Amino acid sequence: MARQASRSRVARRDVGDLSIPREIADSLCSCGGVEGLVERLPPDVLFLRMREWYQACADPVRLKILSLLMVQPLCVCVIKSVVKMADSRLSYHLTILKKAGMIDGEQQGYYIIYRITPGAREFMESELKRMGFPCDVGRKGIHDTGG
Amino acid sequence: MARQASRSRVARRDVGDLSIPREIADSLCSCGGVEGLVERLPPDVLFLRMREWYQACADPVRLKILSLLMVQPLCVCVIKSVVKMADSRLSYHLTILKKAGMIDGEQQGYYIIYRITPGAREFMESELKRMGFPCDVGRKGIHDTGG
DNA sequence: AAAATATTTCAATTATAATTGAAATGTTTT
DNA sequence: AAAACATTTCAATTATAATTGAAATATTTT
Repeated sequence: MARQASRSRVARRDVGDLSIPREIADSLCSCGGVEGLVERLPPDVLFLRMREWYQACADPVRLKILSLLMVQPLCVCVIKSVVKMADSRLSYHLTILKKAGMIDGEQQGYYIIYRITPGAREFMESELKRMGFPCDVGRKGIHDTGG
Repeated sequence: MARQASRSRVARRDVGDLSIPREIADSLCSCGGVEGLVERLPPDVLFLRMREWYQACADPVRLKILSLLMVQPLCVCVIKSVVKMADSRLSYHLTILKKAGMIDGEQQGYYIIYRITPGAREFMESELKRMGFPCDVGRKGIHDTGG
């Protein structure tokens, strides 16, 4: 029933009912096979939480809003004056960021002041660094254009 | 023409042609106003690049594939045996990860062996840590269920 | 060169997300 | 309590992403 390894460039080997390349099979076996692979995976619920977060980040407008709020808390009207879009559209994006737990808003009189959450700030700092952008968004007097 | 601050709970103040809460206005002024805010923002092109990355991550199947590939390089058929879906669907997700630069695939005989890129590995390690999942996916013999 | 295997590509469909403009809500001022 | 302001919500539309099954490609074996 089991297939036999042949003398081809990439010999195959059986792991469970799978016939796969030898190289892969060997290290897979020392991982406990497919079963062992699955065992060391994070639980699906974690992937769902992560996905929510990245989905919220997967939009340039929202990333810009997050960057803005790293500088300081802002009311919607100031954010709007930077991102320049219809109120309802901006509100839509703010809601998504809020639902994802990346920002929260507090009403103050007429205004709603949004601020970035600690988790989102940490994330953005780490990500901007990874992207090779000086990690000092939100710190003052660093990006002088010097012109 | 300029509005006057009133004695309400949240006094307003003019910054450019914007009338905004005092608290915000004050720190905004010391940032160079809206203009200063904009200046210390990353360039839009960065947000676009980031967005591509997060978009690729914004799916639980793809996150699972990335986690799998952190353990070791794998051919499509092994990945398939874990994620259990139609070939074409899996291929679609692999293509997205590849286009985002998170994985790459090398043909070996019958098979295409996918591996996670260094950048994606670094990202996933940092993210799994942030999510509170032990950062050792890909290291051997840690998640023994002990059963 | 035909048969077999692994994987991708394609076109059609379905599902999800984003945009838009109008109306609604909540707060403050008069 | 009406007028004014900031923001959100809603319903309709448009745009984008995911899924599906069939056909195509690439490699290997016979």
